[in-house]
Amino acid sequence: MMVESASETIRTAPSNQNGVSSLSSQSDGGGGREVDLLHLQQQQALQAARQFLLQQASGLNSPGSTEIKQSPVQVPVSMAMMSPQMITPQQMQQILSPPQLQALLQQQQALMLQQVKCAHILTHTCASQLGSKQLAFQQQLIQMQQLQQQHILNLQRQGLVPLQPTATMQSLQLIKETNFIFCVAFHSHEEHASSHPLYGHGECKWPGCEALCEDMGQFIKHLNNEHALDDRSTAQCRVQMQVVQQLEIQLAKESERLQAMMTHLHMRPSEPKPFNQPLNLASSGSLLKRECDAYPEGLPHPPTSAATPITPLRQGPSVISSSSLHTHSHSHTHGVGPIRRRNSDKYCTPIASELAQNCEFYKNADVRPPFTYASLIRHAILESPDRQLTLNEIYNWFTRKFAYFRRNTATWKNAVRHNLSLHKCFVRVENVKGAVWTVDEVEYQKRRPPKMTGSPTLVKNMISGLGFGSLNASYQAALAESSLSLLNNPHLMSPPTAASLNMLHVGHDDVSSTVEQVNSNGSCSPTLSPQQYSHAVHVKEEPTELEEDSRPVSLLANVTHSLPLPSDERDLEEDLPMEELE
DNA sequence: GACCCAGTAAACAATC
DNA sequence: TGATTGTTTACTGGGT
Repeated sequence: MMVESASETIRTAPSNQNGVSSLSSQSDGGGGREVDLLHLQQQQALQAARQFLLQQASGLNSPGSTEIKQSPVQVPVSMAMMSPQMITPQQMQQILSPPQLQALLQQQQALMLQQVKCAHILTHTCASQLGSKQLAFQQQLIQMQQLQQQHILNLQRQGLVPLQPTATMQSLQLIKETNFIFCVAFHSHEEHASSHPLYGHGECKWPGCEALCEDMGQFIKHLNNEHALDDRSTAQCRVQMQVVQQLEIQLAKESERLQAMMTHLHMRPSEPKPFNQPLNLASSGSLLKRECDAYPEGLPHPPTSAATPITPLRQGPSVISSSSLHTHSHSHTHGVGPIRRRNSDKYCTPIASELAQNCEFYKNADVRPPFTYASLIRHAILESPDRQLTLNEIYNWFTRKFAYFRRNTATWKNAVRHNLSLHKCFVRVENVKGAVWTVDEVEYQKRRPPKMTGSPTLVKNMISGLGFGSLNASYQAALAESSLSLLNNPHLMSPPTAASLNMLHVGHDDVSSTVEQVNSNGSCSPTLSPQQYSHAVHVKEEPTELEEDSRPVSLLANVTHSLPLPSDERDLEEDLPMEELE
């Protein structure tokens, strides 16, 4: 936009024919590239200015002056970019006729405005990524612009050019803003001086380079030597811009498609579309919750997180969202792809909150839930009043909760059975009604990676891994609020019993961990634990476990529910009442 | 590339 | 006898 208009201005310059300006117009990111291009433009403009001055000095000014007066555009734009450090006002007055001077200065002002705006945008978007060299250059650019501004003001004071208060003030204001932003960005850059977007894992990330650099100093040296401003680098930069542009076009298309898909899934065909605006997680979490709750029964609504990618912002896509609508490539036979992958399962999916917020959506839309079978089974079992289900009841839960599981029954039922047998955390218990399945929470926790205990870095990484890094503060606050509200709600929380402690025990990644003590009525479940059905006859044989613990697994489960936990583990719990699922 | 984990498919046995 | 349940193995693919 600004950049483009600036480049349009530059296009009027007769000397600008190497496509640099068009490059500039294409760019919208990558501060380093932009600065390099500006540098190119500047050098080019200065070169043209020198030629122009030579022409003027060689006596061409008198016949051509009328043309220049009639068409200010014919004043080379490069002239407008000339640094006052190079040409004094007195020299200008000697060289140019007053109309030429006036036209030149007007153009200079306009261009400067564009430049300042451009620099303004660049500092906004890319300053933190700029290398120190580029930052220095940009500062020089702004300095130069300030001098230009001063120069214009001098000329105006001398009555050489008419005053243009609006443009002048605008320029000054922008200069001020840019300087401020620059200062912030510069300091920010200093803080992150140890990193560079073109440097990672000990090698140069310049396209096609991959040169090994032991440290940042070596990399900087390499960068300056191998990727200095030359034709090759410029060409590579241009290619990269094309790549980025293509990706952005692709992203826009995909986002549009996603929006259309979501819009389609949100509503009944016969109804007017209530979701003509993409949901945005920039809205508060509580709002999202209200939106979820506000959906009429039977009317599917999208996963709140799934709406995230719709926004064209550069937010990190929500893991949940991407996986929610993700059909796996290796679902080769029956179209039943893996629900989700390990990472998202173990770190990223608060299943209870996701289900709570999107229950209607999953119930009605044929969208694969972004959870593993194990977590779903566990959730189903823990959601039940007795925290035990027969296989058939688990099946029913799947089909009841997810439209997706109303087809390909053989496949996913086999997977359910497979998971029940495979994972030690699922304990088969035979009671008078027959065999039921329960969850051994200890085993379930075992199969998870180390929790966020101790290391703040780890905690931070985990949170960012949750995709919450892409959420705004209000949403995170709302999540925290929902947790607190549950923990503080006497109706939802029992006194610190073993059960309630267990609520604090669970990993953050799967909020269903927190619901096992809360029955479907939304209150803390007074029901018996699986081990309280202690008349279990059959326990799944687990020789290895017995070797480890010398105790039956099923008897181990509830005993350890009351184990004390590091406080750190409790901090990140996300607790949602079970009623949200209904 | 090794390893782990999750999903899928399938064979098989036990049980209903 | 067929369906269901439960176990196990093998394979594939993604992620680390």
